[in-house]
Amino acid sequence: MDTIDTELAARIRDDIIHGVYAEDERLSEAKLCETHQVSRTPVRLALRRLEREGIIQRGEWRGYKIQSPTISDILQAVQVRGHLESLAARLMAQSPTRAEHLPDMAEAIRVIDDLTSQGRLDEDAIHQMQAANKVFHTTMLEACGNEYVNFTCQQISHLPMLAAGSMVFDRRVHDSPDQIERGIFRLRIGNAQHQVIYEAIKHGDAVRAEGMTREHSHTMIEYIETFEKRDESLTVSDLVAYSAAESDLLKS
Amino acid sequence: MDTIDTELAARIRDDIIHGVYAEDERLSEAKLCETHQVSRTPVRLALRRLEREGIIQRGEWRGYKIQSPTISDILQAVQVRGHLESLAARLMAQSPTRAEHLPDMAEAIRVIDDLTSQGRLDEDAIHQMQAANKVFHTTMLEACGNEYVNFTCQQISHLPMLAAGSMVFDRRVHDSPDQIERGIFRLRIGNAQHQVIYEAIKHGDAVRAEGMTREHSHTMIEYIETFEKRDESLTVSDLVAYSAAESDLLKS
DNA sequence: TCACTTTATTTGGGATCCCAAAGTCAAGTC
DNA sequence: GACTTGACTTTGGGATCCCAAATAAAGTGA
Repeated sequence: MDTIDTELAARIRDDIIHGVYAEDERLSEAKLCETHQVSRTPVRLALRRLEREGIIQRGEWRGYKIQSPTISDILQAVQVRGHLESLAARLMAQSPTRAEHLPDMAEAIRVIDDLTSQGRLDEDAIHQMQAANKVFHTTMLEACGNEYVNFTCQQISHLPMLAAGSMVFDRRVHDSPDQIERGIFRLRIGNAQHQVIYEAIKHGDAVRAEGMTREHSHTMIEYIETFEKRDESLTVSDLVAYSAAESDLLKS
Repeated sequence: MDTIDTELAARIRDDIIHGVYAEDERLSEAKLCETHQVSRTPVRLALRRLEREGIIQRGEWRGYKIQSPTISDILQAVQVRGHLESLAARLMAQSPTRAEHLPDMAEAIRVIDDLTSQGRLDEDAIHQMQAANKVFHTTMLEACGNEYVNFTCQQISHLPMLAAGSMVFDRRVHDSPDQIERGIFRLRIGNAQHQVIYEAIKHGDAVRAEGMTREHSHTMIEYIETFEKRDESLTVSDLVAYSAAESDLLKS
């Protein structure tokens, strides 16, 4: 069953990432109990988890220091994740049972291709593409034959942008047809990379699968960096808002 | 400060890995309180951690199922770690500040070279070589410029053989000069790989650094597999005993 | 003897409390 | 005004308890 401490960890993490706390502010158990109207037991459990994730640091008898992830942290973690996914791609390409999973990946590619071909970049299209992207990436992680690749990805998936299938969208693409076209184009590039990965895996070309998966994640890193260059005061919260990862923005 | 729950998690994990519990046995908070003479609070905290590590699985209101890591799990995790280290090697090779860290790596290589040149494989020599190996690997992880490589490695370092610098030793090498020579030879091979990695990093050859680091971890995987082939009833506990990772065996 | 019901026990989630450690603040001294 | 000291407050570690949920055991009737 879902316990209070698990959900609480998610809420506190979200608050930290969205800058609810000041940089020098320290968390305390009592404060969190009051804020979230729970007792200290689930708060303690949640804080241990966040400590393990590296986004708070426990002082001795003196509350918790916040270490909110930075854009740099996210870029580094995305690089690590991409590298892990490249291992998954290589292993899947070498797997004798890979054919079983190719249809799911092919379908995901088709969904994104259909939507981008129609020039759609509305919220519903974004939602569908993100779901398809998630299927593509999680299939690879789960079908590569090494459970610890997926397990290790999960250990860092608490960070923004690190959830399976996270995609970055420039939310301003709605402003003008020119920007919409650029957004669609970028998605098509990404999906073309999906296609190459798929073909490489299908044909057992491990080197190509690995290389293109690595390139695929690098594309995301470069895109995040363009946001950063354009807006030097870009925060993680901003980036999360840009992201199509399952978020409150999408839910609203 | 060290808390009871952190140490308790380590002890329970150790007990699980060493087969103290039967396969079908379930852990309960009350039992662990009794066994370790502590209250439920630190037990609960420790169990949450072990659950996150994947070696126990929480039932709803019904104790915890043990999922002791298998040899296969370890091989998979070592592969993941090796892949992460190959990223660290590549990044370090590309880092403009890499020269600062080369002396530590060179010294580690020298220590292992000296000891193997002397044909030493006694406990003290093993201890020194393991410490040097740890320096070599942790330097690379810490100096690669991406903190999440190290962070991610740490997330799986609870598994046997996944601690930084873990080395596998065939403890029977003490039996005969022939076996000692084979053990020494294998260590020299590994250290020769260290040398290649070092040179590649020194000269900024990222591809070579990455490739050899990957090969280096593969060597360890193959070695573990030789144990497995030789002894089909090999357990994780056996493997830990073979390992030179910091363990009770070495301390005794 | 078997199926069903009832009762007892086990179990974890969470609330609450005690205690020691660390920091803050006010009062006193030089 | 600076420094010291003691009292007070804050804080987390851990112990203990209550409660609901799940399982096991005992009792009952056909």
